Amino acid sequence: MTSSRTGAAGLAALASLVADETRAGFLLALLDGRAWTAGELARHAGVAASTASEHLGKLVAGGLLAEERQGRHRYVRLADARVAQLVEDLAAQVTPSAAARPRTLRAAGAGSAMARGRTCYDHLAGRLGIAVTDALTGLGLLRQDTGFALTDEGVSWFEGLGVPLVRTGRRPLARACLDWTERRSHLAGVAGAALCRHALDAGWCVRIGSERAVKVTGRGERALAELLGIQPDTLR
Amino acid sequence: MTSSRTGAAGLAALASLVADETRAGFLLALLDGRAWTAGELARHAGVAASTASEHLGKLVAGGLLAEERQGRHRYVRLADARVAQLVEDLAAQVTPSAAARPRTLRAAGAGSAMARGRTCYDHLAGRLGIAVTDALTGLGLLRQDTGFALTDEGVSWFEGLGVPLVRTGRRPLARACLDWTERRSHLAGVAGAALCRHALDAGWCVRIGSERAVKVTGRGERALAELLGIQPDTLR
DNA sequence: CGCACACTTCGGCGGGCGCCGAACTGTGCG
DNA sequence: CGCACAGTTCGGCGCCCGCCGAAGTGTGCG
Repeated sequence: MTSSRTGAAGLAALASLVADETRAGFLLALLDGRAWTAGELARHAGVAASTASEHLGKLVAGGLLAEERQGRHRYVRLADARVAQLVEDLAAQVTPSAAARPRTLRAAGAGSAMARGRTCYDHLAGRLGIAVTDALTGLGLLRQDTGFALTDEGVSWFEGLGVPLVRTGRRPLARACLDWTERRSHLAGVAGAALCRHALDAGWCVRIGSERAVKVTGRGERALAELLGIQPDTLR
Repeated sequence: MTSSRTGAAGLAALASLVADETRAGFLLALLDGRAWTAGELARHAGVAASTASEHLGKLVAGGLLAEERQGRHRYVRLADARVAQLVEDLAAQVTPSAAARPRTLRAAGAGSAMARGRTCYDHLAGRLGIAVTDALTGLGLLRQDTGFALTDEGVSWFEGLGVPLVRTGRRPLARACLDWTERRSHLAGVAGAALCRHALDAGWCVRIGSERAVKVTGRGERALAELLGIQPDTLR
């Protein structure tokens, strides 16, 4: 009983960090995988700098964020891929109900860039992420029927792309991440991150503004069609 | 911005449900996969019945719990496997730090039954869960090197056991679930649930008390040794 | 029926927490 | 230097929320 009590206290403490709208907004913003300054986050959330500072202190103390001080700036980012996954999972749990379709076309337009393509911390999501995942599966590079794992051919494919996959720590080579716009799993893990990095490096897609949305370039359309047989229409 | 705001509000609202120690205790208790009455949970958490009632109302309204009324009893259970996974993931995130080893031998003894073997909602965890997962992997029935998926031989093995695996909805056949005592992944998903159910049905293990802990029986030791080559010592 | 019991509703209390502005620290720049 | 600016600390305000006990509802049982 005592041990379950302390377990409950810890669980509640962790959830408390996310249970505030301002802090939740910070975490969602940081899902782009980059480091933000305290001031940027404060403006993004519409709170005073002092308020943001206190929130960041809690999130760092709670192990959800990592910080890096540079001069008079305090940069923060999600602590690691595991925290990012947790935030994604929580967000995915919410949106099914909050997925109430936007009423106005304007609002629909605002969300549709995110729906077309975005990053999930360090891998691709949205229609773009799903298209890539489906293509890999169709080509026999990824198995989804009995779990979620690359095939040996899949590992070779990444090597052929010039992006060898190296396991780091406990992170799996391939992992399923639930997509909150498509309601299906897309590729995460080491392979998902490697592919996303390569896509950005090679100019297959570029970030839009300061949000998580990405846009597929003409070069990207050609590369995805050639390498994975993805029809450009799929991505629009 | 507006859309990210509402996303943050939803995320915070979900986390708020878990951010209370009493409600967190309910969720952890319900991780045994069974239905509890409101009164049982109230006593378990040490709060008044009226307090528990209010908490249950929120958890049900938030979609985390499903309820079933029978006469004057209100039975609640976790809404589905997805919620169970979320709670497990959150709990796993906490315990690495809270894994501070218990000081007294008495406390160590209390926790060790859970560490030896327990259920995680509907599949096996603890040393028992890890041993089974490792054995399946060693026999080539489960692949963990490139993700987490059963092999074709693995699917056949379950059929041979008399437990055919049927996919229901989106739930994957095999999924990795992070074990908070062993700090490694064990088998979850349809296969994990089927194996756990079979283990309980066939008397390989029995539940201890009203908690999640399970104990491997003599019959279970023989079956696990014969079918998977698991040494009984591994489980003690 | 009428009692026992599980659960719910309500009012009220108290503590915790998020918010801000003002004052302070520390960094960069001219 | 001295100013501008990022971030922090602090005090105080107000609200939200979890808690309880008392009263109310509905079910089962003798």
